[in-house]
This record gives sequence, structure tokens and C-alpha cells, in this order.
Amino acid sequence: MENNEQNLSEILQIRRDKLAELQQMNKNPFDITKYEQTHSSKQILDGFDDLEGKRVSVAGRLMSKRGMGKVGFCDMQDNEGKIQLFVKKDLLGDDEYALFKKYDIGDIVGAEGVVFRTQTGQVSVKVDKITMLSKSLLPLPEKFHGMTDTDLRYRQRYIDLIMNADVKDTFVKRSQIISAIRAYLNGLGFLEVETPMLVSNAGGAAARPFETHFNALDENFKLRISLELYLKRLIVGGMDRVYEIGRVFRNEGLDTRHNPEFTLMELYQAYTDYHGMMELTENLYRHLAQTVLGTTKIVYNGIEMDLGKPFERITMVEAVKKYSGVDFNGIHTLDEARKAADEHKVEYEERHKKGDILNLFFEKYVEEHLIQPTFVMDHPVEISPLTKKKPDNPEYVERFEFFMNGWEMANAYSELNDPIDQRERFKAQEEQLAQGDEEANTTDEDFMRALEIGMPPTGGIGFGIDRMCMLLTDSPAIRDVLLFPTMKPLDK
RNA sequence: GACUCAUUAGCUCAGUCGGCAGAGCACCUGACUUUUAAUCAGGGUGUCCGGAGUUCGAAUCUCCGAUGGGUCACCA
Repeated sequence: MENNEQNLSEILQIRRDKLAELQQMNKNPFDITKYEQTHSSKQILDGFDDLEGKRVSVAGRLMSKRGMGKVGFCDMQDNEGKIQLFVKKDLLGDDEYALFKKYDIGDIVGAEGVVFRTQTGQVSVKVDKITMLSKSLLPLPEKFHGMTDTDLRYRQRYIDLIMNADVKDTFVKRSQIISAIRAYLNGLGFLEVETPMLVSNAGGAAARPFETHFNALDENFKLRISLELYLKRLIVGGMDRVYEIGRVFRNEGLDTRHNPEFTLMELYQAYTDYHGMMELTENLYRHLAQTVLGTTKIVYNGIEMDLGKPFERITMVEAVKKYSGVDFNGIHTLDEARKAADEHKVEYEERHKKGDILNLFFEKYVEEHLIQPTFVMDHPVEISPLTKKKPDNPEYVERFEFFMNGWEMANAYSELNDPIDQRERFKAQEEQLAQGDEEANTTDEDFMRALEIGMPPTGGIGFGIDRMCMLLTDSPAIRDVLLFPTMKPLDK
């Protein structure tokens, strides 16, 4: 609040006056440094049979007050949930009870008393000592409707978390999902590593980077758009199983499924290929759903997806044939591809080659149909600059994208380890860049040196962690799984 | 970036045809010793998102701007 004291509206001034009153009585809540909690709300509710009649101390935020005669009830919310406090004048004494009556919803309190059940059956704490531990100067949203304005919820997430238990639950689940991924991969002998976010060449994905400046070196840097090129350097260095879970940044649009900074998990495993990555993906997803949700059948927006069954596998060419009727096995030249695109209203640009057009067909006709877990395999080489070609057909590569709910959930390949081929692929990317593809990669010379030292055959995969959390928590927007999503600043 | 809808009290929302700014919750005063969105009596606490215009008069109509939601475009 920027308002000075004189400008505060009455509703705000009253709370400040109450605080001043406490301070004058030498009961400044902000002087208190700690409070001992013997039990959480949940422990008392779950363990009532053992705790009935026993003395406990609890602490949390006052969420509601009722029945203010010589006896009062309040709901106190702590980290685990809510517990009702029963506060009686006889037990507290006249002076303390008078102070308690001035407590506001939102204040943080500590209470001591005996666990019991009220006449209506509600497990409660019969309070004989209550202390204000922090005064709330701003009123919370109304108790019944809570806070629903999405703008306010995202900007003031602290209020959202107080008012909406399901929001807190979503973020608890997100934390559990990431913990479960770490535990699973660590159990397979993977090593978690951290690689630079500030880079001079942002490669490994097709995206426009954010740019910044490092004063000490007077150099322009970019924020990373993927983790790939550094993790592969580690494979070269003999770290055979590595992964990183970290933030990447892409200077692109923002909608219900995209935030400019998001969490990517990339993993590289030496001596395996994309088939190994498919097996790992299938096992990992199944494990996560079972661990976090307790079932392999997840429901997103009313649609059930079964992670328990073997995931479907289809090549990109087969998928395009299935959903658009166009068979790229019979298309051999760019002219033929363009003709097919024209006939099927697929828009393409001058720089697009045959493989790009196949991908455009895929995006237009196939993606939305891939609801159940599906591996789409064998992409065209033109859109896969870091991937090994298929031994029997150099127009395609050993790559798959994992789809669920029509969304791309993961992207994996048999990593290209032939440095001569890799240099040609970078060169082709630079030609695309020259022709106006702002998302094309450029040659990373240090990465090239690493490949020339020699990288074992390797399988690699990247997962979008935020989308994974959306699916597993049935969240409609990516902003619902980000504690503080990117928002346009209000202050100028 | 385009289109579209929204913005009124701390929160959730009404506000008719352009004519004194409204309700519920919260809050204040009082009553009430087992309440559950407690109840009863009284009290409205406001930059109607910001600016300009039309008008005797604008929360309401017009234009410009801000922020957000949705859809599309780009992407994961």
C-alpha cells in the first residue's frame, strides 16, 4: 500500500489502530520470534481417537469467526488444512477474551488447549491460551466466493494459496512429480547436473532467444532455449547417464499452454537409442501417475487417458497417411510435396523443403487426434538437425515425439554423433536462417569439437515438465501450474 | 501480433432509457456460553481502470490508452 496513513480507508485504518493498541499494551505481535506447534490440524483430525482430552498447541491463520457472545468459534488454517478453535470467556479470562474479540480474519495466531468434540460433532481445540503471532493489515477476500479473478490470483498468488485449497494441492503435486522424477532417474543411475543458462549461442531447439548484456565482459549473452548441447558435451566427457531439470526461456507467444520461461527436463543415456528412450518414457510416465495419483488412468478435462496400456507407436508418414490420406512414401520431390500441400490447403513458405511440408501436414491433420499416449516416430531430416538418420532411409531420422491429449509431451532421438554430418546439418540450418527462419540453429564450434573428440551412441529426450503437471493435475492453463507466471508489469 | 469480452467498496457481483453509487460477505457499534457461509438490531467504508469528447447532466454514449480472460497466429 502506497497510501499514507491519512489516506487509508476506514477498513484499513481500523486494523492499524488495533495493532497500535496491542503495541501500546506491550503485546506487539511482531516482537514474537517463534511458536511451538505440537500438532498440525491434520494430525488432530486424523488422530482424534488418541488425542481426545490431550493438550495440544497449534498455529495458523484465522479464516473465520462465529458466535461471538461469551464463546466463540474460529477456523484456523495451517499448512495441512483447517481446525476449529473453541474459545470461551471462562477459560481465557475477561481481559484476554476482550483482546481475542478484536482479532481479525487473516491474523496469524497460536493457540493452546485440549482436543475435544463439540455437541455437533466437530473436532476442535478448547482454547485456554491464545496469542496473536502476526497482525494482518489487509483484509482477505470474502469467505464464500474467495478470490476468482485470474489476474489477481496470478499476481497475488499468496492470497490465492490461502483462499483456494485446490491451488495449493496442485503445487504440492507439482513438487511431488518433480521429486518422483528425480528419485526414478537416480535409481536408474542417472546423475543430475546443472549447465549454463547464460550462453553465447542458444541452440538445441527451434526458438527465438531472449538477449541480455553482461557488463563485466561487455558481451551480449542469450538465455538458453534448451539443455541439449551442454548435456551432450557431458556424454562426451564420460558422464554416461545425465539429466537436468531446469528453466529455459523462449522469446515467443504466451497462452494457455506457453509461458516464456518454462521447465524442461532433458536426459541423455549413452549406448542406447530412441527405442531405449521410448521404453524409459513409458515406464517413467506410468510410474509418475501411479506414485503421485495412485492410478495409471488420468482424467484431463473429462477425457480419460490410460498410461497403463502399451503406448501406441506410429511413424509420422503413417500418421499423416491415416489422418489426411496423403502418402509421403509416394512423394519423392519438392514439387510433388507442394502439389499435395496445395490440394490439402496446407500453407507453406518458399524455404520449406519436402520434410518441412510433411511436418506441416502432421501439425494440421494429425496432432489433435493423438489423445491416448502415442509415440510418433521417424521425422524428416530437415526438421531434425541433431538426430541420427535412419540407416535404411537418409531422408528420415531416428526421432520420436510423445503425444497425449493432442499435445507434444516429449521429444527424443538417437543423438547424432557423426561430427561431419553434424557440421553439414548446422550449415543447412544457417541457410534456413539466411532465408528468414528466425528459429534456426547456428554452428556451435565448441560442441563440434566435443563431437570430434567422440561421443558414444546415445539416446536423448526432453520433457515439458509444466505440461506434464497440467495433465497430472487436470489444470486447464499452464499458469495454473506455475506459482508466479509471467505477467505484464502494472507499474510504469 | 490479430479479433473479442471484461474492469464498479477489501472480496464476489448488480446497476433498467443518460438523471442522488447499490447488494451479499468482510468491517464498525450493541446483544448472544456449542457455532458451521452462526443469528438479531443499527452503520456504506467508493479515483465506477486511466484520459479526452458528446451532453444541462456520463458508471452508462463516442474515441484513445492500460491490464486481464478467451479464440487465433508462433511454439513446448
